[in-house]
Amino acid sequence: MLLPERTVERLSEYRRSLLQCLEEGKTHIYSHELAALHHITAVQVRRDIMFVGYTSMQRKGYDVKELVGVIEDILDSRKGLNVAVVGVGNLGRAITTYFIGKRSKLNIIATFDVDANKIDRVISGVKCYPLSRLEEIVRTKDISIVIMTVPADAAREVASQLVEVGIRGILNFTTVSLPVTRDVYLDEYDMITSLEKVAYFVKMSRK
Amino acid sequence: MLLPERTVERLSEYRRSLLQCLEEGKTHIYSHELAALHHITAVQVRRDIMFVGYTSMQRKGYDVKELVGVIEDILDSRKGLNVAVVGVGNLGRAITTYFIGKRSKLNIIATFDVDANKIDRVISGVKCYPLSRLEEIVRTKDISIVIMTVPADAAREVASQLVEVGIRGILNFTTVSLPVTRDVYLDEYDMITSLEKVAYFVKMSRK
DNA sequence: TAGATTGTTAATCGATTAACAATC
DNA sequence: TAGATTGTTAATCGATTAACAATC
Repeated sequence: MLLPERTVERLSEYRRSLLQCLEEGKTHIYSHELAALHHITAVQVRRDIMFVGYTSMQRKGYDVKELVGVIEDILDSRKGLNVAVVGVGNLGRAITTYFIGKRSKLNIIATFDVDANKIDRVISGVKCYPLSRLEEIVRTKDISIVIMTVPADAAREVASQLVEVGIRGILNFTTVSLPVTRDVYLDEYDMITSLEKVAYFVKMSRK
Repeated sequence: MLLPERTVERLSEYRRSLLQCLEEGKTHIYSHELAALHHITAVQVRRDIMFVGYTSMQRKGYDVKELVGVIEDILDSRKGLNVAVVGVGNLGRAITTYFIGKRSKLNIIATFDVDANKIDRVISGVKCYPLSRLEEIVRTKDISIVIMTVPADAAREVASQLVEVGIRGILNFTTVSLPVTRDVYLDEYDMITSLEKVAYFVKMSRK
């Protein structure tokens, strides 16, 4: 009933490619074409599409518009979900601006910080609130997801506040692994670790 | 001989926690303590440490300083590696500033862009060069790793240039999957996909 | 010693890939 | 039809977890 994580990720990526295809007037696409765009195998694409329960016009490839439709049914919520960015440093600001430019069913509608200079400032059309008003704003604005970009030493404390006020999903960009209860979905991304991993494999391939 | 990817990632994370321990004057640490900091199991920690070939003083936990040492031997290169950021938009600037503040064996020493207004500007002490001088700068400054933050429609073109001039590792933040030859190590991170994944699991858990 | 901890092999789990019958 | 493509089961691969003997 719940799709595998990797499949969910790829569906998100397929959708973007498919929307691009639509813009270019391409109405059908073969599994091997979609695979090539993402540098994976055609089998993987077909398996993912099997999971979503869509079947193609055999032999003519997948109907791009229909496929986008079924992916939307799976990934999107009817009314969309509201998102907040907590921690308005360089990274928080950049990420806010970045997301605002992009997809629509996930609406960044607030940011939070503790710095008095940032409160009430507007970034890419999104207002910054004091962290002390977290509970109130989350409730009144029906925010369910948070993107965390606070400094490492504040991460654990802020995370427990987020759980307390009922946040359901966290995308964590801090360098600290967060302790959250099991009913909160957590995705952690550590760019320093990613860069160190690249460096390791570069170093090892030099031989 | 080559460590598993996930182990490399965790070693990078362990190191950060261990350095923190050192600052706090903690000289030894048990596998279950390190595990708790990262919300994984003690077995996993021990298995990772087995991979690096370090053995503890039995019963007293791991010597923090020694363990940091062996992790450094594995992850770091003697002289460090030089890194460039290609694409100086909001995200590129924020990431540059973010990294500059952090670890030292990976030196961000140049940024590149095509926008004439950005050329010769200095961000967090790092100068911006025109993309047309890529080959020259990569050679003279011995750059082996690139962080890519260019717009999606430029991504493939820029990637092939990077491969041509001999870049060995790419951390790709664009929304486009890059075609690279097999001797270039590629790590792709798509924050929109990450956020959509969080949204999917939040949506599904509401039931 | 008894209890706690480590190091390591075997079992399990999740995800990818191979194989192939069915379809147009 | 023959060739290309899809949908799906079985096999493989990589990573995690369970089990447990060895150590202090």
